[in-house]
Amino acid sequence: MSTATASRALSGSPLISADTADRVKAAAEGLRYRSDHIGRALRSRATLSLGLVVPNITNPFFPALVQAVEIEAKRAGWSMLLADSLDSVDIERENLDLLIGRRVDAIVASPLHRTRSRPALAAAAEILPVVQFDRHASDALPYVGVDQRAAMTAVLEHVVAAGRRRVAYVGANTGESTAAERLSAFRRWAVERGQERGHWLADSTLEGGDDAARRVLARRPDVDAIVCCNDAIAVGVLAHLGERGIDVPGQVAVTGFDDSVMSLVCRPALTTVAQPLDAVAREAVAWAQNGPEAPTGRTLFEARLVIRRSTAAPNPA
Amino acid sequence: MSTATASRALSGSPLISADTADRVKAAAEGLRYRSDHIGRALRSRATLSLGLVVPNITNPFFPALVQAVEIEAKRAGWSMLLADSLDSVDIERENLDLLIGRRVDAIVASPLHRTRSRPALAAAAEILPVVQFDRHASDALPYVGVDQRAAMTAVLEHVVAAGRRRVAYVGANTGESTAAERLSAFRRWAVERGQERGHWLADSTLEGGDDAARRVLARRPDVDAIVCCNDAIAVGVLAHLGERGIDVPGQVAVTGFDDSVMSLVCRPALTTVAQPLDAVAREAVAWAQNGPEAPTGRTLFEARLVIRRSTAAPNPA
DNA sequence: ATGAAAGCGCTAACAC
DNA sequence: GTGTTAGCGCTTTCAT
Repeated sequence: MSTATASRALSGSPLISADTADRVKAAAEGLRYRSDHIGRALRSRATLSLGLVVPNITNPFFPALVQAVEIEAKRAGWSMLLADSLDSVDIERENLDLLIGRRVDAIVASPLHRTRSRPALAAAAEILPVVQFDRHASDALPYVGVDQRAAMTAVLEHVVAAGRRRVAYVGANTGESTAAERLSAFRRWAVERGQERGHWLADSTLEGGDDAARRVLARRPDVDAIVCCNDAIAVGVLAHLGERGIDVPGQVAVTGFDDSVMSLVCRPALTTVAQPLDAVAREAVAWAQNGPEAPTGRTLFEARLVIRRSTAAPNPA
Repeated sequence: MSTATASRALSGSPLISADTADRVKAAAEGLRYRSDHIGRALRSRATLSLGLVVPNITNPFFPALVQAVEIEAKRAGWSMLLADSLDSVDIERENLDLLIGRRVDAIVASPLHRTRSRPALAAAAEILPVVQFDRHASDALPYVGVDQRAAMTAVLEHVVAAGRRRVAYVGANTGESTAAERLSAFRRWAVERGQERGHWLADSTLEGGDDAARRVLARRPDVDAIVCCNDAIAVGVLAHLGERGIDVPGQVAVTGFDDSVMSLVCRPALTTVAQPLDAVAREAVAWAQNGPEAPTGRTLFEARLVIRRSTAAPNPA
């Protein structure tokens, strides 16, 4: 029997008799034959693998997303090569190059920086399908994520509905598209609501939040809500308020964003925003697999407000 | 010029004139030539890639380890295929199979279960080098991790040195080798110290810790220290004690393990154990790259006790 | 120092 | 429905 027949039998080609197919499969079983992925990839020009580029896997937002992408990729018979950019645009560029060199069939990337990541992403997209997820850097490439502006606006509306009137916003590095959009949502909302538009920027760390809280209080000692760009900052804010003896939520409400484990573990637990990671991952992988025909476009999902103790109604005092 | 000459020039073969080598490199540059990884892999029988199998990437202990492994792999010119077992031994077996099918050159795995993961791991090790890290399931395969028993003993000694006398231990699922070793360290220590040996088991979640704390208090209301197998459980214990109005560290000291972000964020911050992830990753990747000649053996690193507020000396009251 | 040719394992194209 | 053949891109003999 020829190798071609065997190949057809194992790949479930219709051009083969059921009998032969069965015999081949039985023999393959007996010999513990496993088709060689490399040979197949060389011949078929497809590696059935996906490159996933994340800004930094130790950012607690990403592990769940990585897991979701891997599950979706596997569902389609693809494997995932993970590349962590360690928050460096240079490493991100190297990662894209490396994945292209590895002949992945498509790349799903969360670009580090909304402008500085663009050239490398665009260069990669000349060679293979590139889908942006969570963050974006180029309007010319497909993007899958959640509607950051709507989510942040929902947080702000919630805080006001809970009786707060003097809201301060602490944003993160606006190089990240998500952070930029959340800040822009705050500013628009503040204008529409006739609220004070002042905002503060912080590193996305506990120390960054701690320091930002100090600056907020110095400038607006009467603040009754601090809305933060993400959970890490919010937890730092919480720590600072705790040290100063300021009660949360009694005197000041605090909110985070991302629904990371931190928001659940800190005291009081943080009101935050949860993203539909499975849906985002599924859509991103689907885009990637549609190959070069994938039209440019955005798919936005709706995030969900997770209300916890940190925004409970203030003490009557 | 023949393809052979070009290949030699680019791979830096000595059998070539400097002049030709330069011309080839210049031409390659101009044409943006990048050698095809698949063709090379087919010919050379090496994919320069490493499979990494983790129990569950959303377990906050693993992201930093994944990052460390990827950095080390990249340093050696290898890429990393990540496979997440979602805490299922069946998926873990599939993952090993899948990585073998992808022709990775070696696998680094943290086995889910100290006995049930063994068959699949052993089968994989027949085909390619397999290194266990953090957790282990087979004495016949190399292992790199930290000395769990020494670390847990250090925690216990620290708690006693801080003036605690009635220590309860809350362990995790002992299917994990690390959890089994930490529990065994506690039991040995309790015997040697003439301490009460009672211990409780819990799921490695906040709810698990909460429930375990309830059971501990029901049985030993006079407990003055609760030593936990990991941070997740410890944070749950902390939450339960908080609800009951029991002061930490005033009345009860609590400890975690893993130095995850949770241990830093919760209040009071948790005394915990930090592992030298970079060293573990470097060693694991080195074992993997030494290929089939790697002798069986264990490399144990020393963990570091991180002392925080949750084990401060008790109130004089 | 260079070229010619073979072949890694697979599948697509073509013949029958 | 099955066999034959070619060739994916590379490296490595072997010959010159």
